[in-house]
Amino acid sequence: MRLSKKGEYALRSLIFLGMAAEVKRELVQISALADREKLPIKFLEQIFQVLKEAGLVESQRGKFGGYRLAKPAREIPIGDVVRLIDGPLAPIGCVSQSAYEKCSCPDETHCGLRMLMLDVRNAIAGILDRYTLADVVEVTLRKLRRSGVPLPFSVEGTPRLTRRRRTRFDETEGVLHQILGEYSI
Amino acid sequence: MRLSKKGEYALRSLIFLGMAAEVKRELVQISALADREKLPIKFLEQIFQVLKEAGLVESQRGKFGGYRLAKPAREIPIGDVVRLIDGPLAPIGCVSQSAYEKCSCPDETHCGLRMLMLDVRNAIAGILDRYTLADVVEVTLRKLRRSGVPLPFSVEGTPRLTRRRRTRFDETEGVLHQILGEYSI
DNA sequence: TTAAATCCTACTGGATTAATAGGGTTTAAG
DNA sequence: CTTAAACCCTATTAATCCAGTAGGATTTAA
Repeated sequence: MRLSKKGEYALRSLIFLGMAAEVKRELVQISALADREKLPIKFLEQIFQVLKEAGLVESQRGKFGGYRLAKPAREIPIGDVVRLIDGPLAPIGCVSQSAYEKCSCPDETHCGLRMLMLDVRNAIAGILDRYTLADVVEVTLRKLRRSGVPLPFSVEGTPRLTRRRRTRFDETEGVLHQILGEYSI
Repeated sequence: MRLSKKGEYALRSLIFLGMAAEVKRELVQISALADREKLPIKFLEQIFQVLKEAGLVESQRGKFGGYRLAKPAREIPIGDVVRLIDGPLAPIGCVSQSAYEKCSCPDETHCGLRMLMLDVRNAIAGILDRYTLADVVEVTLRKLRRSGVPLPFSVEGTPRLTRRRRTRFDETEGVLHQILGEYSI
C-alpha cells in the first residue's frame, strides 16, 4: 500500500510550489527545492517533466527561471497527482475506477475479497480525491504559523496564533478535517 | 497502493479455508485450492508456509492431508494478513504504526503531506483491522446463497450465519458494512 | 509399498525503484 | 557577445522486489 518515493517527492514539490504561490513568490527553482527538502536534484528534474507534461506545473526556462503551479492549488486534487505518478489508487485491479482490470478469480461478482478491497479503494479515494493541494498547503501553513515557525519564503513576522481549546478528536473524519475545521466554519 | 499477488492469493486462500470451516470440511489441499481459484500451485505452497509459520493455518501432512485455519476466522483480522505478506498498511513510513520510519523531510511535525497520509493510513487500517476473515467469508457466502450458486463443497447441512460482532463505529459506510448489516439470509 | 500430500531450498527472468550521468537548450545580465 | 544559471532530454544502472518455477525430501493413509 505504499506511495513511491517519486510520488512522495512529487507531492512535496507541489506543496512547496503551492506555498510559494500563497506568498506570491513567482518561481521556484529545482535547486532550491532540492536543497530545502533534501531531494536528489536530477531525480526531481525528471519528476517535474512528468508534472509539466500533465499540466500541473509550468516552467520558465533560462537563468532565474523555475517552476510554478499551472493552475490554482484548489483545482489539483491529490488523487490526480498520485494516480499520475504511482498509478491507480485501488489495491487490486478489479476495483479500480480509473484502470479496471479483470481479476483471475472465477467469480468476481461473489468475491468477498473484492467487496472488501472496494471499500478500501473507496476509503483511499474518498480522502485523496476530496482534498486538494490547497488543503494540504493550508494545513501546513497553519501548523507552521501556530508554532511560530517562519515560512520558507516570507520575511514578515507572522504573529503566533493562540491555540484554541482542543476539539474532541473526530475518529471518522481524520486529521486534515480536524485542522481545516478549526478556523473555517 | 497495491496489494501484491502474493497477498491476494494468501487472502483468497484463507477465505477459502474459512468457507471450508464453515461447512465443516476438515482439510483443504493446496491442489484443490490451486485448481478452484486458478492459482500457481508451487507459489501457493510457499505462501502457506508463511501462513503456517505465522500461526494462521495448521497442516496435516501425508496423504489426504491438507490445511485448515489454526484459529476461528473471527480472530483473524484482515490487516494482520496483509501486514504479514505485504508489510505495513501505511503509504509512507512516517505514519506507520507497525513499522515507523523517520521521514527524510526536514520538519515532520509540520508536514501537511504526513497529516494527509496519516488519514489515508487510518482509513485503510480502519477497514482492514476492523473486518476479520469471518466477515469476508460471511459476505461471500451470503452473496453466493442469494444468487443460488452452490457452495464450493458439495451440499451438506446448511450452516447458520453467525451474526457479526457489533462495533462502535457505525458511521463508516461501505459495501461490507451494508451487506453484513442485512439480517435476511 | 505406493500415492498423495506437505515441506524445504534454491533459482530465475522480468519489472520496478531510485536514482546517476552527461550533455543540450534557453534566457537574463553584464 | 559571453557566461552562468536554469530547464530539457535521453540513457544507464545497481539494487530490490515480484511472481513465479524447479526439484526434490519427508510424512502419512491405504
